Amino acid sequence: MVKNLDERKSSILHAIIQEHIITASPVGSRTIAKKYDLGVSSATIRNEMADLEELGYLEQPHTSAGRIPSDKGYRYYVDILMNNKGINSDKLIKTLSEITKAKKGIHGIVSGITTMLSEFTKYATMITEPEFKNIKLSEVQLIKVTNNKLLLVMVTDNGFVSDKMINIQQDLDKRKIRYINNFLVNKITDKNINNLDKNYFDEIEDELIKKINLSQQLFNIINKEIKEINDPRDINIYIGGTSYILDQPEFNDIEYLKKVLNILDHEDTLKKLITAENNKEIEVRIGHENEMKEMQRCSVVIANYTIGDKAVGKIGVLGPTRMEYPRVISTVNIVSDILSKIISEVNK
Amino acid sequence: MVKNLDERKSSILHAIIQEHIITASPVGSRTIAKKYDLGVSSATIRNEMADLEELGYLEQPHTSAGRIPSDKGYRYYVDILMNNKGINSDKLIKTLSEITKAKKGIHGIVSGITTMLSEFTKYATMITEPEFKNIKLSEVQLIKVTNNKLLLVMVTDNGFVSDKMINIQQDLDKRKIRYINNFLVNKITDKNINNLDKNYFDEIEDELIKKINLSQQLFNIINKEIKEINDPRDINIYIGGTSYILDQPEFNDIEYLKKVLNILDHEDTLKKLITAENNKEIEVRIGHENEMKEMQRCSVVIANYTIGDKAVGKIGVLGPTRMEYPRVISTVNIVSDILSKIISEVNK
DNA sequence: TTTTAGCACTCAACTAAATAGAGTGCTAAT
DNA sequence: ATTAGCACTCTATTTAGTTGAGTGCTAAAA
Repeated sequence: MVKNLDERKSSILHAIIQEHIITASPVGSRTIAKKYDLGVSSATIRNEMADLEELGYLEQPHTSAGRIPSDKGYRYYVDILMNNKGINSDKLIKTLSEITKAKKGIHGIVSGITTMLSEFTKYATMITEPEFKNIKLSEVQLIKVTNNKLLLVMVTDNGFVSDKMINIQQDLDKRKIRYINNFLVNKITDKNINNLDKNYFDEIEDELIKKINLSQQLFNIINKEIKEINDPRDINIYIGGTSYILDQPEFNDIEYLKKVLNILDHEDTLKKLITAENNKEIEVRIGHENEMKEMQRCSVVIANYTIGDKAVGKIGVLGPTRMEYPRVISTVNIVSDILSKIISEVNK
Repeated sequence: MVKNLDERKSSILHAIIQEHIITASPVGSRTIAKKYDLGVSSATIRNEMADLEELGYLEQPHTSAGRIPSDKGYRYYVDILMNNKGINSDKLIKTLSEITKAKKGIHGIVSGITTMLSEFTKYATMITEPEFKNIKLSEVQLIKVTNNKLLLVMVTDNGFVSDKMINIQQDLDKRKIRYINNFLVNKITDKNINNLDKNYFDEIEDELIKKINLSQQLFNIINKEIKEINDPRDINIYIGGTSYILDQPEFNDIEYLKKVLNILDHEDTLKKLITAENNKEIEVRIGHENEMKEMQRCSVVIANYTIGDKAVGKIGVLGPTRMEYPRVISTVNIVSDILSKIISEVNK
């Protein structure tokens, strides 16, 4: 779809975008002629700019202003022009490994990395907690805590631990609990969690009730708990660096700023924003490529982080379309790699 | 310290503050004379306003403007004048109980209530997760997951569950693990968690090593995990409704807005902001009563929520000093009551 | 003595006009 | 095909002028 531009147009477009990313203002032909050594005069650049505008790569806020890149222009920049040389990753990697050491648990790690990512990119960042699919239970333990309280602990084969306090009316002695526990281990571990549905529980419950006296309540709770292990709605999103948004002049418009912050405020819209295909390593959504119209003056860079080759979570950076793509993309790449490693490690 | 004002000054101050809370603009004597039926002319009000300014309850942005309340004025309003009649709490209570039913776990409940509180108050809100002090371990379980992985589950006497995957190099058979487990149950349950320090662990470890062969690693991890149960730094803070901040004209100044959002962005400053005495039911910090100077154009309403009579977490609402104190205070009161009940319930 | 009408004065906020300057598009020369 | 030159455009900034809400003070009335 995107036709390649000839070399001179490319250089000029490249120069305009780089200049605009720095200054956040419309860029004029004279600036390009002076600052970038393209070997042609401002008049020539002027003609080329008119062409680039006609082709849709540039826009003119008004007749007597310079040009700014269009979404199409940025897209061309990201896909073709952009210098993909990474940032200096040493410091980033060092800082990340420090966080990982200091924090405990998935919550701590993910929230720490979210903050760190925003401090490195200077944009708002979002990271979802890892989500596990097609998993099996590897361990089930029913522990008596008090006379009418049981603790149910379930461990998935990728190391996720779920625990739930259960209040029981029925008085279950330790022997009975052990019996139920063994029964559960046989029936629900090592099976794909998706198959452990209401029907299956009804079945095995009948089976158990034939053998020992038991109120229904317990199995309902276990069933519900397993559903929740499997429920993507419960995935937390961490968000960091919202105050960096204000550094960008495109958000000086308070009304617009409010719309954007409002999206970040609500889990549902935030999840929609950070949606991306699982099989892509990194996805850059520029301006109107975003579904939500409030986001169409923004760009989002989203990467998956993985366990093995399965995507388990998303890393996102949100900024104006005039974003420093090369820096953000390489940072996001590094962070998603490291997070993949960390989560895989925790999961071992 | 605060001397009571005579009745007329009180009414005038009351009227000015109410008017200012609505309009967000300086209030003039004529407005008060017309809108509030105080039975005196604007000239009299003018004289009284000059007095109130001299006494420090009002300020004048510039000579030819009306008056705005000072922090001292708001303080007088909150302590003495304010009509404390609550909001209509039915809808609030209903919504809260719905959240509680729909959400699982402390994370879900606290984050849901944070969002709800911001939607009811229309200000930014913060709620800390419950923090448990002076607790005992009521249950310890060491579960073999795979050959070189143990799951350590500890339950505190108030129902908090901690779990930790432990990678072990040493090969421990089930019997040994059961032995260690029993040993631990004897040594660390039913003891104040504060006493389970490094020294104590070194001691009991020596004792155990005399009986069975064991690498040090395991006890270090348990020790660390217990420290973390006890570590207030790990308490999460949930924050909601940041976009409501932009509704307030006092935050139209982008520079100031950035400072405030920056505080909300960082856990450390956020925790500092929401610090309040445990023994007070509700604390209102007006303008300069806030320690952080970036917050001195804001007010914060903070309540404790409790288990029994022990404060375990904070609920905070952040707005401009021109905050709708009566509405916020009564909402916060209700929410903290309900959250206390919910957390106590979860904890039973 | 207290209250109030009346009036001159103040000052931010708004409006309109003037000006500057960055940038374009076109033309004609190279 | 490129470029110097120039008229033209349009925003942004500055400046001056105007408005109006509100005050403080004074003198008369209650």
